[in-house]
Amino acid sequence: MMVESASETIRTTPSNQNGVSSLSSQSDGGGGREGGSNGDTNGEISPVDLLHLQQQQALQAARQFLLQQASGLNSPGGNEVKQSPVQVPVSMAMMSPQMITPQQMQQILSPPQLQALLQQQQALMLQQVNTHTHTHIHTKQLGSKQLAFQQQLIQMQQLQQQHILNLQRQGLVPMQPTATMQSLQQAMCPSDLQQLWKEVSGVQSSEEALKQAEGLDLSTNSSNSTSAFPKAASAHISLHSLANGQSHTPKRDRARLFEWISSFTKADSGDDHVSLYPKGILPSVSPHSHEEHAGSHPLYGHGECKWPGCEALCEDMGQFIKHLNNEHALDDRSTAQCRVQMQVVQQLEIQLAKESERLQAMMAHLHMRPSEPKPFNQPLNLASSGSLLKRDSDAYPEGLPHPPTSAAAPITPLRQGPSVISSSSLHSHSHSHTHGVGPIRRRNSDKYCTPIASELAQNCEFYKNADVRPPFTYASLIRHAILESPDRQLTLNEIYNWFTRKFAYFRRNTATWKNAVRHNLSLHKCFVRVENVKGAVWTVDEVEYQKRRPPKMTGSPTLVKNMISGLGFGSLNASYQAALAESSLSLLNSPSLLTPSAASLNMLHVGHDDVSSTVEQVNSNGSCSPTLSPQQYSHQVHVKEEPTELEEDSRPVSLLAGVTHSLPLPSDERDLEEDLPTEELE
DNA sequence: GGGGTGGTAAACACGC
DNA sequence: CGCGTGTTTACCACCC
Repeated sequence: MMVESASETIRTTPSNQNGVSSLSSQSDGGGGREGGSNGDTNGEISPVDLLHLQQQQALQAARQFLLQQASGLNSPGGNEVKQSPVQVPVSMAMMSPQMITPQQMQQILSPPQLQALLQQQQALMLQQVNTHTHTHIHTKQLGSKQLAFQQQLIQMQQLQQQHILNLQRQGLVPMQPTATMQSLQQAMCPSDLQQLWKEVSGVQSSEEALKQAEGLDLSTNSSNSTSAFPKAASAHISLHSLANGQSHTPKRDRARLFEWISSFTKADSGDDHVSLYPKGILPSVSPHSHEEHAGSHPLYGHGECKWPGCEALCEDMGQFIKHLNNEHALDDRSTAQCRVQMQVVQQLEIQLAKESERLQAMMAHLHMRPSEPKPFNQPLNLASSGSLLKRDSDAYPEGLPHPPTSAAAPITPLRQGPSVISSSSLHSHSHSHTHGVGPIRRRNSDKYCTPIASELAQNCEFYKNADVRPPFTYASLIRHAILESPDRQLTLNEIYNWFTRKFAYFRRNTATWKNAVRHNLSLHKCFVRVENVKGAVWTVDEVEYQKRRPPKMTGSPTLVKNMISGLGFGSLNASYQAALAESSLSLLNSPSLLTPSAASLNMLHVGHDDVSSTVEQVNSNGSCSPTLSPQQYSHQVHVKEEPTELEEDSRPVSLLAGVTHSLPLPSDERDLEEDLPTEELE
């Protein structure tokens, strides 16, 4: 393209180096700080709404995890896995406006923190919503639509999360031992679940338990009779038997209970405890799950038993196992609890399907590409089709920014593969399958609009623990790894280590991806090999990297802009709005919006990744993001033979100062600006 | 259909 | 010779 001037030798100060961790800490801190004080929500939003939103918030994470885990369950071995790679939900932040990353929720934050964070964020969101409705009348119509849309998305997320959490409880979905219980409680919000479980444990009548179990998620949808799930009979029976079972379970019911329980397959995970897995949903025997089972247990975390309603303290795994075998053996109560859990899951699935439908209708109405109603299948049905999402983007018009990822999730035909909700699928025309292996394919998102930095940061913990393929290209990952390093240079081995350290997925199939890494390093001009004292290191030529990017972004910022303006950023100029588009979601989550005083904090947190990706703002057509700071460039162009050009962008950051503080604009996100009036090219 | 891009596989070279 | 590192080619798939 026409950006060929000459401006190499841009020496940079390897100053930054705390990317992912800092970002994750951001949300972490934010969540913990703001704590449950969400009383500042104005009167327009009822507590019920808050509660509801909170639940929705939680669900999102659940769904992703669920889908991933579910797909994982279907792929027993490494080789199989290879054919059914799980494309991950890329940016939770992008997926939906008010989204919290699952990782953060479930892994980073402690249960209380999660609770607090959820509340706070919901409050924040609502506040923004109100702001929107009050101050931006010009976008009212679209805004309201979008608001409804967002809420729908959130609702979907909620369902998903609840679903996953429930699965985890059942032991169907192995996961980090922490926060499962609490997360679930959050998802169910008003501690319904906990109470339910206690009741199920024998304190209360089954009728009540049933009522609660059903009421949990059906509250928003009264008509679930159309559900594809034959919830009725067995479920009800189970609950009834459950109720009676505690004190005086009729023989018949007891028999039923055991019959039911026998429908499960006992899976010995290696420990001496017995895990129950529904037939056909046996836990993956991949090395990963084994590892997890070796040192942890889905029902054990934070030193206590996570069995629904239990919370017994166990000093160590051994004690827990003992406890599990003693207290939660295969008996009436445990069986009943499992049934209840099943019921809950089913209900959630039902509602998820419904909400999915609704969402689709909404999207169609909003002129997003009318796609055929694709019923949301059970996540567990995710068969390793071997192909990733196929052109998820098809569901969305080119001109419109893809709706929050989570939204698409339900819409995405699961039959297409485990990748399901990969956010990449949404806002990126994710490359679907390649050889059945879920390539990182995240082409567009990666190149045009997806902030790998922010996404990685936000989902750091997630990728670290979930054996899912990161939806980033190798090139972007390599680049990120290098830029994240103190010296902005890494040896091949260090890159390898980064991959394995950051992504559980890369802890296996090493031959494949390592080869890919080497291939990418050699192939892409943006990676420069530099002879070092201790050997060769790889650096990133940002200019070259940027060159790969098309001058324009995919999708029009229109919708996004509206969304943003609706959120109170209408005063920002178009480019800023566009830039914020992607981050609008995380934005909403940002405590700084709620408490401007915390803005600076945010800034700090965002710091690194922002910096590392700052460069991404410079693209071939020379458009630069206002937030870009030249000094932040750290590529070593000097190594490159061809004179690369780097548009000087001395634009004062102050321009964005106010915004920037509250709006972490991870590099890639700013790609959105590329299309916008940013006539500060030289 | 072609070009660009990305992922995977594989062959090969080179140095330790 | 084996291994790690790099390079290169080929093939496939997707998007524009």
